[in-house]
Amino acid sequence: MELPARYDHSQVEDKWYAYWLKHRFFHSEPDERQPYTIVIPPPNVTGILHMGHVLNNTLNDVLIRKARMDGKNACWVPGTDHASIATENKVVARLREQGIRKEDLTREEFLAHAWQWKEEHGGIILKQLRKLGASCDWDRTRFTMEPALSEAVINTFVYFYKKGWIYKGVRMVNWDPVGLTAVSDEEVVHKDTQSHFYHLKYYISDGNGRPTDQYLVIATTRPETIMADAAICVNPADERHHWLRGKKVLIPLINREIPVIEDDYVEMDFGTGCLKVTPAHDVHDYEIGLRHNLPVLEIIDEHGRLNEKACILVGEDRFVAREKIVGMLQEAGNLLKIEDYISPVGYSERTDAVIEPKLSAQWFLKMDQLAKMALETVESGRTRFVPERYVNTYRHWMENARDWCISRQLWWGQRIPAYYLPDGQIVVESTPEAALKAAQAINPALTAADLRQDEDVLDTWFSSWLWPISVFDPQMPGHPEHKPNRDLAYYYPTNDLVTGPDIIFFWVARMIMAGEEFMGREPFSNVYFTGIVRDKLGRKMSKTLGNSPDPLVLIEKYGADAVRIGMLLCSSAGNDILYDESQIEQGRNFCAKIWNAFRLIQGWKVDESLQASAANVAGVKWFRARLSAAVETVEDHYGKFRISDALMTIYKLFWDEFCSWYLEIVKPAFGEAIDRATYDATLGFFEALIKLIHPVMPFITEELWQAMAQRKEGETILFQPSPKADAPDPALVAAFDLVQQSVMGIRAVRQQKGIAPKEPLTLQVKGDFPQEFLPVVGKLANVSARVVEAFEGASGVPFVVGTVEFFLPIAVNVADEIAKIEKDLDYQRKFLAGVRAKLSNEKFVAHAPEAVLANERKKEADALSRIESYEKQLNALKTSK
RNA sequence: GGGCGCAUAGCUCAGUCGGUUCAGAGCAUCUGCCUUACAAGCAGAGGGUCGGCGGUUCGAAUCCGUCUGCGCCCACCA
Repeated sequence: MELPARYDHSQVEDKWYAYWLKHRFFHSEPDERQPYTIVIPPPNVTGILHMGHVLNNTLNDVLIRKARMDGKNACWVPGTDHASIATENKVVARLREQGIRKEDLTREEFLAHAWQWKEEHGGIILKQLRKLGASCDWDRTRFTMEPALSEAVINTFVYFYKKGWIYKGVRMVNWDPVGLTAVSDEEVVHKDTQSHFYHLKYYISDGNGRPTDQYLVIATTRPETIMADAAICVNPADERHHWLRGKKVLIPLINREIPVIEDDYVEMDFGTGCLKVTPAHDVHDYEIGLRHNLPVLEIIDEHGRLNEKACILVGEDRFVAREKIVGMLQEAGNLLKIEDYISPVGYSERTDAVIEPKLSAQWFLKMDQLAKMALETVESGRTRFVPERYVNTYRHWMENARDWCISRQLWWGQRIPAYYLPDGQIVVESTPEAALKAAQAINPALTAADLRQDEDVLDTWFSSWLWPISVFDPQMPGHPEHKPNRDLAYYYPTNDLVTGPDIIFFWVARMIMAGEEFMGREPFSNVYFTGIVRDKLGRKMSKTLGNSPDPLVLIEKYGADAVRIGMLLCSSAGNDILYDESQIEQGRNFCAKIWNAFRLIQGWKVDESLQASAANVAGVKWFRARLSAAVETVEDHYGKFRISDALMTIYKLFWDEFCSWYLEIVKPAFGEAIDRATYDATLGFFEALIKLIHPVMPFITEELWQAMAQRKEGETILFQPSPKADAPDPALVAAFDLVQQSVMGIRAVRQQKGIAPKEPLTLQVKGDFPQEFLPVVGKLANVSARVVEAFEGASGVPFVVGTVEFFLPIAVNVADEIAKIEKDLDYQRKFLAGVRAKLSNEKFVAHAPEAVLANERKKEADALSRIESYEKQLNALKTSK
C-alpha cells in the first residue's frame, strides 16, 4: 500500500469514525469481563462544543480507550441535559423574534415550541463530539427530559415527599427578575459591584405622625426600598442610641410611622449603627422581622418594578427608582451624604440579572441527612477526588449545606407532581390518576377537574443528580423495592467522572447523595477535576470576549488528534489550562512525525540472507528495554491520573528515543536492504508504540495500524491489548545513556570544529564502555571507534563522559584546547572540593543514609579520575607544543 | 471576612519520600544543515539567586513561619 507523503487528517478521521460506528465498536453490553464505566457530564441539549468540552471529553475518551485496550468492557454513556433556565430563555428569545410573547401562550403551546426547538437544535453537540473522536456508546444516548428519565425524576420527588424530606415553605429565595424564577443559592454569583452608601435622615415622630426636629441616620445601599421598611433596628448594647428606645420614626417621603427596635444582629461599628429593617426585600431583615413580629410589606414585583404598595414611583424599575428617589430625598432634605461603596451583589448565573431577595412559596429538599451520607462517601475514600484538595471544599459545603430549593417557575422541565385540592390540601403522586385516587381518599366526591397541579417545574440538577443511575435503569430512583436491572447491576458504580470543579456542589455532590440514597453506594470511584480553559492572557474563555476558538474549526484545520494533544499537553489535574494554538500545532507536528516514521519503515526492503549487524542487534536490545521502562512509567502516570505526564512520556519515547536514536541506528544506508530480524523487531516496536499512543490519538493510530499489515474487515486497533512492560533492564538503559552522551559529545565537537557529519573520523575510547554499543556509536557519529589503553596521536580533542574518556584525533589549535581543558579542570576541582567538604563534615557522615554517602564517595572517585585524565591530556598537549 | 491554591528558563509547566552531576521538560530563541522518513524537519548551543525574608536540618525548589503579588471557592456588615 502506497502512503501519501503527507498525513492528511481529513482523509482519515471521518473514514475511521464511520468504520468504528459501522461495527458498533463503542457499544457495550454486560458480559463476563470487568466493566469500566463513564457517564458523560451531560452538556446542555442546546449547547455547542467549546474548548472546555474538548478538554473534558478528550480526557474521558483517553480513559475509556485505555480501559478498552486493557481488556475491560468499556462503556461511555453519552447524553444531554435539558437545562431548564438556559433552554427556556433561548426559546423565549426566539419566540420574541417571531413576535410571540410567552405570556400569550398556554403552557402546552409553549412546550410545543420548546420541543420543536429541541428537535432542531438539540444534540448538535453530540454530533460535534464525534468529530473529536469520542468513543461513546451512542446506542445508549440519553436525555434528562426523555420520558423514562422524567418518570425517574417524578418518582424521586414522590419518594422524598413521602419520606418527609420534601416540603413546601414560604422562604426568602433568590429571585431572578429576568428569568422570572427562583434560583438556588448555588446559581447565584456574587460580584463586587460599585455602588453607593446613602446616609438618610429619619425624623422622630411626635406621636401623631408628624416629624419632630430630632432624627437618626441610617446608611443604606438600597434607598428605593425604604417604603417597605418595617422598623429601625439598633444594637441593644449601643449606648449612642439608647435615647431612641420606645420612639417611632417616620419613613422619609411617605411619612409612615415605624418603631425603633433592638437586636444583636446590628453591628455597632458598621454604617451608623442604625439599620433599616425591610423584611420583604432582605434575607436578614426577614429574619429580624420574624423575631420581632414585624409586618412584611412587599413593594417590588416579580419583574423588579415598584408596585402600588410603594405609594411612590409605582411602576418604575428598581434601579430607575433608586436614581429618582435619591433626587427626591435630596429635595426633601433627608439625604445627608453619599459615599462610594463596593459591595457584593448577587447575580443570576443564567441571566446575569441582579438577584432580588423575594419572599415566595417554594419546594425544598432537606439536605441534612443526604449531606451527611455524601460527606462520608468522600471522607472514607470510597470516592476519591483528584486533586485531593477539593475534599476540603467539599467538606465545607457539606457541613453547611442548606435545604435545596428545587422548584423553578418555568415550564421547560419536569412539572412538580403536587396536586392541590379545592380546600388547599396537597397530594403528591407520580400520575394524575394516582393523585385523584389519593384525593378521593380524602374526599370521595372529588373529580379530576377539582385537582390543580402545581405550576412549577423541578430544578434541572434534580434530574442530573440521578444520571449515573437513571441512564442504566430509570426505574431505580424512588423505588427502593426495585431490583437493579442487568445494566445497572453491571455498570454501577461507574469508575471515573471527569468534570470541572465549578459544578462540584451542583452536580458531583448531589450525584453522590442520590447514589447513596438509591443504590446504597457511591456513584463513581474517582472524580477527576479539570481546570478551566483560559486564553493565553489567562482570561476565561467567553463569548463576549470573543477569545474562544471554535473547536470544529481547529479540528478541520489541524485534525482531531492534534487538537486532543494540544489540550492534553498542558492539562494537569485541577490546574487551569492556558490554551494556545501553538500547542495544537505541536500536536499536528507529532502526527506528521509518526506518519513519516512509518513511511521510513515501510519503505525498507528486507534481504532474507542478511545477518543483523552488531549495531542493529545492540539497538534492538536497547530499545526493547527502553520501551519496557516507558510502558511502566506510562502505566504509573495513568494510575495517578497524570494524563499529561503519560502523554509527554509517550511523546518523548516516540520522537526522541524511537525516531532520533533507534531508527537512526537500524536505518539501512540508501539503496541497501535490512535484515529480517531487525525489520520484524522494528515493526513490532512501531506497533507497540502506536498502541500506546492510541488512547490520545485515535485516528492516526488506527490508520497506521490498518496500513502496517493485511487487516480483515472488522479488525481494529481499539481492542488491541495495551503494550505490557516485560523484564525491565535498568542497567541496559543506563549503559545506553553513556552511548547517547558520547555520540552527542562527538557531534558537539564536529559542530564546534566545523567538521561535517559526513566526514568520517576515528575515535579512541578508554575506560569502561559497553563494548556491544561501540558499533552504535560508530554508526551514529560516523566514526570508527576502538578501545585503547592510552590515547595515541598528538593533536586531538579529548572529552569525558562519566568516567569514560574519549579522544578524537583531529587537527586542533593547541592553545584553544589547553584553555578549554583548563576550564574543565577548574570546574572539576571545585566540584571535588565541594564533595570533599561534605564528606569531611562529621554530621553529614553520621546522619546521611548509606546510599547517599556511597554516592558522594563515588562522586569523589569519579572527580578524581576525571581530574587525573584532564591533567594527563593537558600535559600531552603542552609537551606537543 | 473565612477557606483553598499558585509563584521554578522568554512562555506553559513537571519536580512523587528533604539526598544520584538536581536545578528539569515542551515550546520559543540562537548557530549550522534543503543529509535519499520528516524544514510541520535534523544536529548543536545559550538561558533560571526555584517570588522576598527568616527558621528547622549534616543537607531545602522540596518542611515550618512570615511578607509580597496573583487566582479560585465560600460568605448578602445594611
